[in-house]
Amino acid sequence: MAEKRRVDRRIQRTRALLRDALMRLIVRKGYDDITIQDITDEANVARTTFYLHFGDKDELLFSTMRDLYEDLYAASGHEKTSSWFTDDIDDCIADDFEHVQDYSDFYSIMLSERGSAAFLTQVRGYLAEAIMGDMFKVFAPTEVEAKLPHNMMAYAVAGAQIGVIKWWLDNGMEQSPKEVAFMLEQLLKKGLIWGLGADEKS
Amino acid sequence: MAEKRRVDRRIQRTRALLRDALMRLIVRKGYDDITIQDITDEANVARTTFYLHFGDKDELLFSTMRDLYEDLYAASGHEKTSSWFTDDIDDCIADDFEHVQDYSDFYSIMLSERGSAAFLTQVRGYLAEAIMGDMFKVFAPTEVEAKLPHNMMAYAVAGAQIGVIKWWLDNGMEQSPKEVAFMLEQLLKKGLIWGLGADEKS
DNA sequence: ATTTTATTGAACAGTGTGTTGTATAATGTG
DNA sequence: CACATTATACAACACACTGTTCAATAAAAT
Repeated sequence: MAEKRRVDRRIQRTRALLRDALMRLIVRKGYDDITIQDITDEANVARTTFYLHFGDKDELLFSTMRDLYEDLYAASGHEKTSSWFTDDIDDCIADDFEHVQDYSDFYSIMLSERGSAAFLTQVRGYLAEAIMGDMFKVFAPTEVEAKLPHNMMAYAVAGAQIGVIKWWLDNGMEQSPKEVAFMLEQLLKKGLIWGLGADEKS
Repeated sequence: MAEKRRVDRRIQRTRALLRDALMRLIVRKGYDDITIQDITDEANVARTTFYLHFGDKDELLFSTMRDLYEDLYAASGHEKTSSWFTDDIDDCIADDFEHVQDYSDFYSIMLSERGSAAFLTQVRGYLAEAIMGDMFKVFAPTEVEAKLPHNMMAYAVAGAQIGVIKWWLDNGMEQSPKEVAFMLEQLLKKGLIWGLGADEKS
């Protein structure tokens, strides 16, 4: 372990300041309206310093997203056994919704008209990839039987999940993460199983 | 009919020029990178003139979207009988996919990281509303039996549809509009019928 | 303790913004 | 057709943000 050379403390500190400043500003005024001046002012950092670390606002956003999803991945744990295709499916998705709940201010803006297209595209891609992984984990050798392309189903499910997150956030998050996860699962599972050709086995 | 007072030809012409310029520029360089200067240059219109009609880039985009969806609505026709909950469901959705095909250059960019968050949010909202309309049209008085909130299902379906459009565009549109529509239908219909509590009737 | 390097603050030209005022030209109307 | 209306063009403006350079300073690594 610890193969990477340790990163200068000043770098870590500056990047963290910029990341936190960005997230505060997103909630306060939406992504588009944020200038690099805003970020460096909010972070109490010289504007020149920003350019030592990131080329533009989007680069900082992507870096921020990586931090955020390392968090999520660490929390939900490597030893995750649940997935879209096991009986405890809702445990798996519930982790996602809990994460959204933790950062609900952030996601409320980022999934609104004041958010970022790049962000949405990245998130959809992440989700779709994860869902594809689940599909192959469970039905690895059964590709031939599938009635719909794995890719297509993954994007549909990812889109649906984002749609439900949007609905949940816009309607006061009246359900618990587990409940929304269960609702999403109920709506999609039958179609998914069919699409995978898994209803004909077992 | 013809109740509205006719709009000055110059206004119609200018707005059309700006709209077309915007759509060309979106394909050429993505939404974010477009400046108002770009638009007016491309449209051969004075920059001051832009501000006579729109407050900012987003206003022009929204106006452009209205034009676009008037088009779609006119094409698919008022007398549309098919919907998400009739047997010819795929006719209904196929219209959407045909529209996407007609403007595939435009949508390829707008649904990518070079698109616009406001656009995506609007489209999802439109779709969800239309889907809700379909649900109430067919199962008007059965709200009580529904196992999932209509709102929630509408947003899930809208998200899934956008996800599939994204997948379709990114993978060379190898299927016909009707085929993709049918695929999406197959994936979602069972869950939807169940969610509406409609599987217990009939 | 010394070297290395991240940060600062000032300055710079370049670009886009949103607005104002006057002149011009196209349009609608009687 | 002639007239009044009004949309557009053009130039000029102050303002804000950008992205870069440079010398000076401060902090970290070793």
